[in-house]
Amino acid sequence: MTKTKRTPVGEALTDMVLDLFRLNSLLLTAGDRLVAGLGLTSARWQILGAIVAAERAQPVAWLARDMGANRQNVQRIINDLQKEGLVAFETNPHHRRAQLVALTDKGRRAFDAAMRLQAPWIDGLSEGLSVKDIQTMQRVIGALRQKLESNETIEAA
Amino acid sequence: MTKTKRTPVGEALTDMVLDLFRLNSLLLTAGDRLVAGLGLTSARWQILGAIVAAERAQPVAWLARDMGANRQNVQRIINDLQKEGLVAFETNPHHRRAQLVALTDKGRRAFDAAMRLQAPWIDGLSEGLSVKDIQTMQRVIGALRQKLESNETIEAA
DNA sequence: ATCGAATTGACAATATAATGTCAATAGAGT
DNA sequence: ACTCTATTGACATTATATTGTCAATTCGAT
Repeated sequence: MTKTKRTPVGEALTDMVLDLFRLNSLLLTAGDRLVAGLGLTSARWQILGAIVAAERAQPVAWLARDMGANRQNVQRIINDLQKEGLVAFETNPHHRRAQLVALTDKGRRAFDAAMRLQAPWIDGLSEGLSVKDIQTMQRVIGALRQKLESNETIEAA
Repeated sequence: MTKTKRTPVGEALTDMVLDLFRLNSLLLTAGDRLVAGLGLTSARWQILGAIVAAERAQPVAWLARDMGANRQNVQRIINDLQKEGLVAFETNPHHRRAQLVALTDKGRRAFDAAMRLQAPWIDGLSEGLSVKDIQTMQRVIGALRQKLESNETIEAA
């Protein structure tokens, strides 16, 4: 049959990961719906968030690395955002080609508006959950991320 | 600033979700690498899994619904899998057009091989984690899924 | 200064995913 | 039998994401 021997934790983790994929996709589509009216998508929102989180303007490639996303896709979306005036490029004193990406006022407003929509939505979603459980979950996620990020190239050989 | 009022649980959940996105993408790429040698991808693997889980042959649209994925994409991948002989279509006694999808021996072998690769990999990944924490996480995921799935169309109006 | 490795943006090519439309079909209700 | 509605597969179109290549540039080592 499909049974292969696994440790008990391995079993539990296997089951959990499958559920996690579903949750991830549900969250993304919910996010898309939430901010669609602002001309945003989950992907665009996430990139605006990365720019905000950075606090200092960064080149595209750095943002992409911070997000664990691929460079070219972030570049494409940021180019779109720039055409729509949500972000602007600033000249980089340290690098002639790698321009710095900064939020425009319009971009900041769009991001703030998204966060204002997010607040009641996430509050509703969190009803009935305990902070403690969520933090446990976050701790597990963190541990898994760390392992996966360090193993990065192990199987690639 | 970016601060908008949220409940404490809402705060925690917000942070957690961001980490979760990263973990999801790390798991997918790790999965791709893991089964690449078998001619599989994470997406193909997941679909084979859905077919196995169903136990009875089902039409494509049902599999897609079970997976929470969109119909056409599942159709495309299943067509690919069929061309490569991993799945086969069976005539559906109840519906002339909606053929049933079943694993071929080759498909079963590929899936089993994937699961054999998965076992040591997931065991390694789970080292140092507690079954209890993982189950807590799975419980939270389940609660969130349920909310998101029931709200499905609330914002869509 | 000069070399070489690494990073970057641009672009092309491809792969993957999503959306909309259509006719065929099936099943429920009458 | 008949009609109405929902589901299905097929197809076309568009959107999104990935991969590879290139020359320009930066930076570290020497």
